[in-house]
Amino acid sequence: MLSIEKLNIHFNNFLPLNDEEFDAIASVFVERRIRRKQFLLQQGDVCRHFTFVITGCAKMFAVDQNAKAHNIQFIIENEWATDLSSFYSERPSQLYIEAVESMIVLQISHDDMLNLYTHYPKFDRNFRVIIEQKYIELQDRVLQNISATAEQRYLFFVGQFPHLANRLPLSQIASYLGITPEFLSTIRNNLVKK
Amino acid sequence: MLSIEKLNIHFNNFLPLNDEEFDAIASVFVERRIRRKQFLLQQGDVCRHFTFVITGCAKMFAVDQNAKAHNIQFIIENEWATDLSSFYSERPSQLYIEAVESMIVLQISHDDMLNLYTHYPKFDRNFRVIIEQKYIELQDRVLQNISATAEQRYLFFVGQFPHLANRLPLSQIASYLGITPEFLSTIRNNLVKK
DNA sequence: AAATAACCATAAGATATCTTAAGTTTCGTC
DNA sequence: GACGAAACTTAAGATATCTTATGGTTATTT
Repeated sequence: MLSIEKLNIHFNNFLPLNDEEFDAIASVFVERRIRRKQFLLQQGDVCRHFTFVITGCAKMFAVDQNAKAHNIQFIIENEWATDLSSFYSERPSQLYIEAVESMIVLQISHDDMLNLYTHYPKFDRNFRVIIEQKYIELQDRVLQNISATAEQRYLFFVGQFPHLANRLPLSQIASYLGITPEFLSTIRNNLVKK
Repeated sequence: MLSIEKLNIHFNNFLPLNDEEFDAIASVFVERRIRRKQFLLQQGDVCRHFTFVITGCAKMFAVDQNAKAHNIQFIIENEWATDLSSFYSERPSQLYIEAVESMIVLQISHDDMLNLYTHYPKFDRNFRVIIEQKYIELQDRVLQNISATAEQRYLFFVGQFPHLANRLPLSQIASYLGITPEFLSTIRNNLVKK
């Protein structure tokens, strides 16, 4: 299936696009192949694209003063990979987005995106709903972080993203959970014993 | 100033409303006064309103199996208080929203909100931008939670919300940070000594 | 297939944070 | 202004999590 058709199917979850709107996205989204360890965004660069993932997986992360990386989120098929803050402000990003598996993505430039919003109000609607759903997920993650133990957070992660739990190295999951890989290892060991 | 005018000014931060759109909100938003400790939403109830805060402050929190409350966010003047998940799904909420100071708010019902979206696309746009900004803030908070110590998170909170840090009891801030009030007390004590 | 690098497990000692408890201060209500 | 309730502080012992180190396993590259 063509990538642009997969994007169209994605929008069917919200307000489906008509022919004109489909043509509009078909003419501005560009397909790119990204190899493992390649960056979609690096700290200091302005995030100039909205990226839709067709296949593969990326991680978004920040690096602290001690050069330690912290995974903010994983982005997989049918999800959007963008640093909203940098994208809209057009200022340098504080974040990295890196492929943890080889990927096929569709990208739209900043200007084309604003044009879409202006000419086809449906995109305001669809992206409003998309980000509302992401907001709910993120709020749930915050609740976990302030209320649950590392073991509970790990179990929650595995329950929520069973596919991801297998595809990713443990160290990446540990970074996402906010714990050390060694501690995640002991947690898993304890779970087996139970 | 009339509450509805404050809401109109709020929208001026995004795409300002025209007369027709202003009349539309003026006819559907209802003002309510909420006393301290009164609930805007309780677990088990469906969240039936989108609430805009004119004055005062509320906390959104969840209660865990041990009956311990965890503050997910504070909501102050010019912010929106809603459980998006319950509001759109029309299913019982898992959350509470409670006034920590007496409040004046404007509320719009679920059906009126959907009508607004349908008849005036500008609201899709404006609420898309509003929630995108909230998403960025929340993502930053997640990064803090997975990468920073409790002391760093406290200092960040005070820097980000200096007004809130004074208005709220420490126990409420501790709950927001995901630590015990006793530990926050020692943290503050250590900071003074430094 | 060998060589190298990445990943995972385990454990000991260190640090951050929690729990419990008691005492003090501040706030809200009468 | 007095009283009871809520909020804050302090401290000791308990628990969760981190750091460092080491060895073994699995994946990637040559």
